[in-house]
Amino acid sequence: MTNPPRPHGVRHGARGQARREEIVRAAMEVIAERGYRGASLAAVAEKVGLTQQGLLHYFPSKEDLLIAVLTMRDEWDRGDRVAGGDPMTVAQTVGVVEANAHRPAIIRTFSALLGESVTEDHPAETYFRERYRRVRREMVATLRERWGDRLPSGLTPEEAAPLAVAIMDGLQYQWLHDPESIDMPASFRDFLRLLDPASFNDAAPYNDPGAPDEPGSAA
Amino acid sequence: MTNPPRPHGVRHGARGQARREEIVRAAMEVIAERGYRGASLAAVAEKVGLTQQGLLHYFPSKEDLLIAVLTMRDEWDRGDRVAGGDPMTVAQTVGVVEANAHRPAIIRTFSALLGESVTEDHPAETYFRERYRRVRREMVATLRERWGDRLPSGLTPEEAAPLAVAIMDGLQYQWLHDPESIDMPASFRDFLRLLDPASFNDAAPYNDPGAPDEPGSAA
DNA sequence: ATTATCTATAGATCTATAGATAATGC
DNA sequence: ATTATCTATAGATCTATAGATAATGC
Repeated sequence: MTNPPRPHGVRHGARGQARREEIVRAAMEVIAERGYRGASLAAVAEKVGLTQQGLLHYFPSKEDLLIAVLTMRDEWDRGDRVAGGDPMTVAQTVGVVEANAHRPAIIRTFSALLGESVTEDHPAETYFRERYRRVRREMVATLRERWGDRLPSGLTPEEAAPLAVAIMDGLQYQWLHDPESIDMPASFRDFLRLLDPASFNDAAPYNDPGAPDEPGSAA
Repeated sequence: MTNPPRPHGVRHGARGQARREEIVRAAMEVIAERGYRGASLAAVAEKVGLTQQGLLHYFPSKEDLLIAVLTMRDEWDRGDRVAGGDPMTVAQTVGVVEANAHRPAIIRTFSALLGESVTEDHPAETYFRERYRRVRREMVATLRERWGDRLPSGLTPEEAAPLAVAIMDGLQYQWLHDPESIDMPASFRDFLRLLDPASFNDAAPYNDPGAPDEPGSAA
């Protein structure tokens, strides 16, 4: 196993790496509960059985801890995509939404961060701007791979991509506030019906009809 | 002029009412800058030339001030709707999005609050859950009024309403982070093209084609 | 030596209460 | 009398620094 890069100047062995990861997970929980500004290092420390000062040994400042949280999300994102660097298929985006519907805590963490990040000088501001650019770009590739330069509904992939991204974020807020009223995966599939109405004359589950075979995959 | 109801037990004359409104606007600015949890009463007070303790004369607690902010938004919402209680037309929803694109500070305030409100025991939690229910209900009425029980794309108004609401919220976050990259009204019109593809074979501005005559206006 | 963790503490905030004083309105 | 505003201050936090001590790893 090659050593992962060690940020922050402080060196940590395998033991320390595990501890760091434990701390990052605790931080995500506390952020889900109180947001980033509302999250105290003491609360995070308590979750992992450390004092606040003990925690600062691993992350020398609160912002360093936030950066680690965002970095962890980037790593998950990469995991979601096919290793080869191909864009996700449309069916895989549905899979992401379905997975999200089973991880409310994670969704809460990043929905809280997204909201805070529009305020002044928020340390996640740049992160979200760049993440959105990347996610829209990937969504364009996903849509173009599936439908070409013009979706059945008449939109271009460039027009539809910000809508698809907006739908995912927006549904999350409605769902977090009222899980009984909102079925995120079903609504996301409804949105896909809008992109390609002909393929869905009834509410059949989305399974990439007429798409080329998968895993080995793609046209 | 009938006296508006005076909440919070503390009485205020016309002079005091104006001061209260000034404070609420300052609070919205500070929330846009720092979120609710990050907003200090001292920062709000400074904007209106008061001490923090002077401000507490008008709003006896920070939460009371937040409630006033949310109440003000409810009043704007009511202003957006036609007096008669009819649902908004589709064209009017486009108008709301266009107006929003000119008030980034307000959008920032409520996007920050929405994000924070998914965290534990946030004082705006109930507000947003109920607001969403109402907004979805109104959107259903808007869509049904325009297209009946089945939209051209095949969705029911009940299926499309949460999507329309999600689009508005989601676009706001992308736009706040990257106004150069996102044209909110244009994207919202793109979404309407999805709801009724036949009406939009090119990217003409949305003007409710074929809609029944409207109150004062527009065929 | 390095890593992991603790106690002590400085220095900033923050909300809210208590109580004084000045100005306004019947 | 009521309203508007201030000074003083209690009581909680919070982040981060300093420096000690114990445990690990070469």
